[in-house]
Amino acid sequence: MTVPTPGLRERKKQRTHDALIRVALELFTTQGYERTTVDEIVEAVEVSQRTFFRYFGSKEEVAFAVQHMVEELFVRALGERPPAEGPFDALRHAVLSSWDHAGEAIADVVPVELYLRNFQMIESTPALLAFHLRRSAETEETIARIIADREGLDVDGDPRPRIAVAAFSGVMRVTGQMWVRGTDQSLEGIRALTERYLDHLGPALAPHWRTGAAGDAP
Amino acid sequence: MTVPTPGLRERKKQRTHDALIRVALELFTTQGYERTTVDEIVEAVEVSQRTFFRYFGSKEEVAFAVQHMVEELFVRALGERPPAEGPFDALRHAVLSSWDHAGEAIADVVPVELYLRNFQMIESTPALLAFHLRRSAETEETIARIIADREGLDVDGDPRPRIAVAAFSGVMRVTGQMWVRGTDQSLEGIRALTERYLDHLGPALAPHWRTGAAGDAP
DNA sequence: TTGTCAATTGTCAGTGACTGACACTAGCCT
DNA sequence: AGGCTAGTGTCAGTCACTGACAATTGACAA
Repeated sequence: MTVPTPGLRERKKQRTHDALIRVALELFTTQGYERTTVDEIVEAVEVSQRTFFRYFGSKEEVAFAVQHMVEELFVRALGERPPAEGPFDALRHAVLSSWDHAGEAIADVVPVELYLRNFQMIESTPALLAFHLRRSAETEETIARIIADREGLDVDGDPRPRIAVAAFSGVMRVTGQMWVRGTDQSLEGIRALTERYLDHLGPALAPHWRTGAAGDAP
Repeated sequence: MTVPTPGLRERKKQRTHDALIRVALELFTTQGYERTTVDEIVEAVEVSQRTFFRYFGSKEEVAFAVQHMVEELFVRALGERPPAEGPFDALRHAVLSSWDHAGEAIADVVPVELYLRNFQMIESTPALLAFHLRRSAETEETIARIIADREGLDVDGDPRPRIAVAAFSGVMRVTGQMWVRGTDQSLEGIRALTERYLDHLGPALAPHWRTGAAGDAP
């Protein structure tokens, strides 16, 4: 376990780290990502630019610090799903349960409202969206391995883990996308949308869509 | 329709444009993307750096010039699918048919072998992968609209077009990924892999995977 | 053919993200 | 107290990219 008091040096580091995130998100969401320079951030936190780049590998990375945490929450939730559950159910229940706990986890670092604004910004900033999608692709690989393990399969021998995860992640991406465009921008909102969209996956892959399922505005 | 001989000015532009692509891909695939500077490219083509950035918005963009063409091939193929075909079948047949015509289309601009090496490079270069995924996301939106039109639906009223396309694109991404990692790096190879992986999508979403489908190494 | 117009290109100066090298400061530990 | 070292600042430099303006060169009419 971790030491109760990690020493002054560690605490100072943590403070600088968190301050950089908070200030960066604040500036990003008010002025826009591109119109915010790293120099502005470090000036507000009173550290050198060099220090910023020792904490974060790039300007993009600081924008994803909180998002990263939320994703880890999901991966952990997936790991805790009962082995009897089928692959897709495990994925489904893992997201839903991670949304349940995301609120508190986020609030520990930044105001939830700031996180939500940040999420919107990611979707509408090309450079951040690209970064986000690449990171998601990496996470997909992790998830596919977990699913393969659950089923006692080899990720490189059976394509189903990667395929199932790719389809699942695709729907999750659309969910996030529609969520930021919709009106109910709350954590409950995305939870509901997640369930609704996952329910649509099966029918959407059916040979034809003759059954009317309209009226599903985001 | 276009004039048979578009004038000296136009031809010169086309030559510079194509030369930049060819030289860039050649340098990228031999030295690596990051280790190639824009200055090296423009020096080899004997134009100024400013000119490069008038043709391509970024260093990444030049790496996707050919890829972009192949994607347009797919979108066109989808548009030509018979309306009676169900959404997923239309998508499936459109990719397969576009792979059939991709070879010639590519050869018109660069050697196919150079294109294939370039594709591999994209998958293994973080900055390019990010760019690629973002562009793919944009293409998905286009495709979703086409599907919605085919079915007489409103993309913003019914989530199925975006969901189906997201799942489909996810599988296509995995296909490309596995293809570059595998041994059969030919256009026939990716065609075969496409069919195989799409066939796995349904089973992969089933409640459980008790049926053995191993031995499917990429 | 020549002169004019407009499209292309080049030059220059600058911004902003990022990196390596090295000196410096300040917790930590004996 | 004093040495060790993790963390920080400074500096100089690279590279992608951009706006402004000057120079060039096809296109096209007189």
